[in-house]
Amino acid sequence: MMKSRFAPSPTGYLHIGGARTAFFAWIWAKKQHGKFVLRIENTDLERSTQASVDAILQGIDWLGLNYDEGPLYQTDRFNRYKQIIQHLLDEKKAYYCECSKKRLKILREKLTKQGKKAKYDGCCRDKNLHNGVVRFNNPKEGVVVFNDVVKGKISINNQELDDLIIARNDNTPTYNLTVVVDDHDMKINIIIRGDDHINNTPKQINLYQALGWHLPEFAHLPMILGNDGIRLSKRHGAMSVMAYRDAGFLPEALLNYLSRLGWSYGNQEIFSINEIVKLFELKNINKASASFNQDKLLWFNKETIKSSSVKNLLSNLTWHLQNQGITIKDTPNIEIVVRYLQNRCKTLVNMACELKMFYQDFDTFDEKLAKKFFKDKIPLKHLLVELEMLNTWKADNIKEVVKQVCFELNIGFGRVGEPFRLALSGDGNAGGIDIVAELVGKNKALLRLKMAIDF
RNA sequence: GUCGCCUUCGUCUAUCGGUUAGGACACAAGGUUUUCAUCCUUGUAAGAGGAGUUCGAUUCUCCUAGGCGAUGCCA
Repeated sequence: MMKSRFAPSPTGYLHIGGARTAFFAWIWAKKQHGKFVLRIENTDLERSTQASVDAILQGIDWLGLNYDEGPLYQTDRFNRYKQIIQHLLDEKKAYYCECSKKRLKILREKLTKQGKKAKYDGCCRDKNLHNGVVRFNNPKEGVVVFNDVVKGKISINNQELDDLIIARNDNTPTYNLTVVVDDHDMKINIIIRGDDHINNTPKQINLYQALGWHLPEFAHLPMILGNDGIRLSKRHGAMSVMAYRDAGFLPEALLNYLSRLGWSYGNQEIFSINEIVKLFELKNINKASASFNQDKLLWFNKETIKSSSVKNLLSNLTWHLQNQGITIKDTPNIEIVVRYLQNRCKTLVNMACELKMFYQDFDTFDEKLAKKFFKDKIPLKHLLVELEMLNTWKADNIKEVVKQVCFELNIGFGRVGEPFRLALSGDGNAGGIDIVAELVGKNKALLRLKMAIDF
């Protein structure tokens, strides 16, 4: 059984980079018919918060990345870590260290000054102490080599590695220890994570070996950089995935875009989630980091909206309608309106805005446009008279009436159509007037025409 | 500083030694259209630099430069 995991630390919301990592791990599990585990890495009691846990869960949920196990919390497993740490101590594969932070700081500075790798000097290694932090007794010689699924062969000399701390002064375990224990205990056999973890991997491999455990596979994903070329992180320019919902993006569009940051399948750009799962290969992931580009994401969103089912749009639209305080009525039929709007809206925020005119009345017109289009009221007056007499309120018939007015006044379509559009919409932001007028309905259309004439 | 990873149009990418280096976003020009938007057509634009291997290198090797990451009692 293949098993992957996403293991965020709850020190902030779920951002774009984390979302892509989660997505790729999720895809791989789906593709292999394996399991996807969500684990919250909250051993740093000072920085972890429940609010962050909630935010991450909300983000994962909105993206639709369902997990088969979890959320598992590391804080629930402290006894297990303690047991492993004791085991390592007993085996002399770990030792207590009482060096002060001050001494360590001075040591680091000294080594850096000498142009050497800043690492612990092993001062307490053979002192047989019983207090302080616990350090892993990392092998002093040899090379750690592993075959990364996306990066290929990576090797790091053990001399570069530190006797890393695996338990803090207060006995709480640290990241490198807990990851290894958890991934082993949870039977994770492929670790998909950001390549900022490459440097941790040899340390973890040494821990696996010290514990006599089988190694999982490693797949390190390239980072996502911001427009400025600097890595996207909580501290730098990374938007919460929920901010993308708020901005009117569809989760499938975000995911499609994220998949294309690093992964490719020939020249294809647009994929359904199922297609990605079917076609995805870790081997086809680029090794280099990618820059996040808002414009392209917007294009994906536009395309996704266009090809989305009305049902899906509607369910994603609900939040936006509430957010903008729009109440849908029975007429016009919301499905028809959405079907009409889906070809012209790039975001759901945009769609909700354009949807307003069909369900909500207004009492004024866009000043600038009114000045331009309501200057001459004659076309509107003619329109009103003709439309009042129109019995069959259908787009085709309405169009005929507009044409008729143009003919009567001997003016172009635009001279009638533009004022009409502004009269109907209030802000001039609408598509073809015939279909819009039909959807708005005869009563309201005539009312708005009168309002425009009096404006 | 040290170590690791990376390097094709502005951006995302294709290319599994031989291509007029392809596609997408953005941008520009033109067209359709009743504003906006959509849509269609066309165009501008790339292998970091230097050695080597080879009949031939974007592709393989090395060096340099640049970028990113790590160097935490963060993850």
